[in-house]
Amino acid sequence: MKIQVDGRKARGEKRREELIAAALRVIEREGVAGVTHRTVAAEAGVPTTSTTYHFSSLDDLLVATLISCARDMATEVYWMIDRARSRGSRGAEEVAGLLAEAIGPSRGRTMAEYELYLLAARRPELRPAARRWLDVLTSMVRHDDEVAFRAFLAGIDGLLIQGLIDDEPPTAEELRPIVDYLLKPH
Amino acid sequence: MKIQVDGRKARGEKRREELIAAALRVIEREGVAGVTHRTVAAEAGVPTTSTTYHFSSLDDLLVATLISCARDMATEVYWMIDRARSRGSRGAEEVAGLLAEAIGPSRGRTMAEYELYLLAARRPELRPAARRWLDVLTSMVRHDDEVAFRAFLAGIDGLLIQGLIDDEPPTAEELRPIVDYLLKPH
DNA sequence: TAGGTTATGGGACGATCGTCCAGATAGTCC
DNA sequence: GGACTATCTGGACGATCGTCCCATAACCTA
Repeated sequence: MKIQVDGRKARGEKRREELIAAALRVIEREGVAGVTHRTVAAEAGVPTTSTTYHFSSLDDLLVATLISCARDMATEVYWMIDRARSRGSRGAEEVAGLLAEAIGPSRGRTMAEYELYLLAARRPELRPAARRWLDVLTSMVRHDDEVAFRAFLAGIDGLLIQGLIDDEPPTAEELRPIVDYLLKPH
Repeated sequence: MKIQVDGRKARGEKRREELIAAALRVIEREGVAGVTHRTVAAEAGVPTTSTTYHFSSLDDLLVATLISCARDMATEVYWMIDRARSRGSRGAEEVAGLLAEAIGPSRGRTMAEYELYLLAARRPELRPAARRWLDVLTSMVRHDDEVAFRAFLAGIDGLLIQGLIDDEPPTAEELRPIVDYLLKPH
């Protein structure tokens, strides 16, 4: 394992990440249907052929983008739990806040996440990436009641996706009692 | 309101419905990305221009198809509730069975339903159609505890979409305790 | 400095796309 | 039967697509 020193490769890797970031912006704005070599390149402000050089195919770019998006979301979940723990909280408030953020300011990113879900439904190789944030929650949270935990996880996904098709997305305050209900031991 | 007698219009309406059915099969097999005038026409065994005649645009065809699919699903939910009532059941078994069917044999249709969800997330005019089965449940079921009901609805959606990205989709027996948990008053 | 390697970018190719058009066909109404 | 209307269909147009090719520039190694 050698540390990255080659300036060419360094620039290349940087552009590759810029292309992924640009592709994510395109997905947030127009959905996966709007992702083409040209739209992504234009979004990144680079020539069209740049995307074909750094990704062996358009599908490669799409998959890399969605996986990157999922990783970021899993990281957020990780820190949310960490934050809840440091406060000694049971997490309901943190979860409700994260949900409100996901269907509000980060709405585009959340839609991208569910585009990944749908892609993963048809392509098994994408499923580990799609389940990533679920795995993070599962591994970090102690759950003695398996059924209650499964219900909680399902509830989170349902609140998110239903929040995306609501005309007026619920706020953290409105979500709070439902999350509380899902977390309450019974 | 006049009864349909014109043979031409009758044939036209029939073909229109055949095109919607063909489009749904294409969506089930390849997703919305696979829907083009030509693929749908080929699936229906009609010339390409037939789709452009009966639908003012490809988007029209796509929307009509997804709305039709959502209506069918809402109807299924309706009869599920009716079935549960006639048995005097609280519905857990019926719900679990419907979920298992949705992520098993009717997997393609369920994926189509969530493609509609994603489209509706970006286009408000599609949201009523996407929420249709939610509305059926809401209007038919008596729910004294609003929070519990919201949690139940979210749980259903979560179980469905997570079932789509499971490597081995859960069976009705495995879903049953979770549905039970979500329905249990507490 | 010479030679090899990697990234960049302009241009082009064939394929496929949505949509339109004009003629043909079939059903309706007087 | 003739005028009218709705449906059907083959063919075509321009636009856009993914991808490839090749010359150039930047960088590293020896």
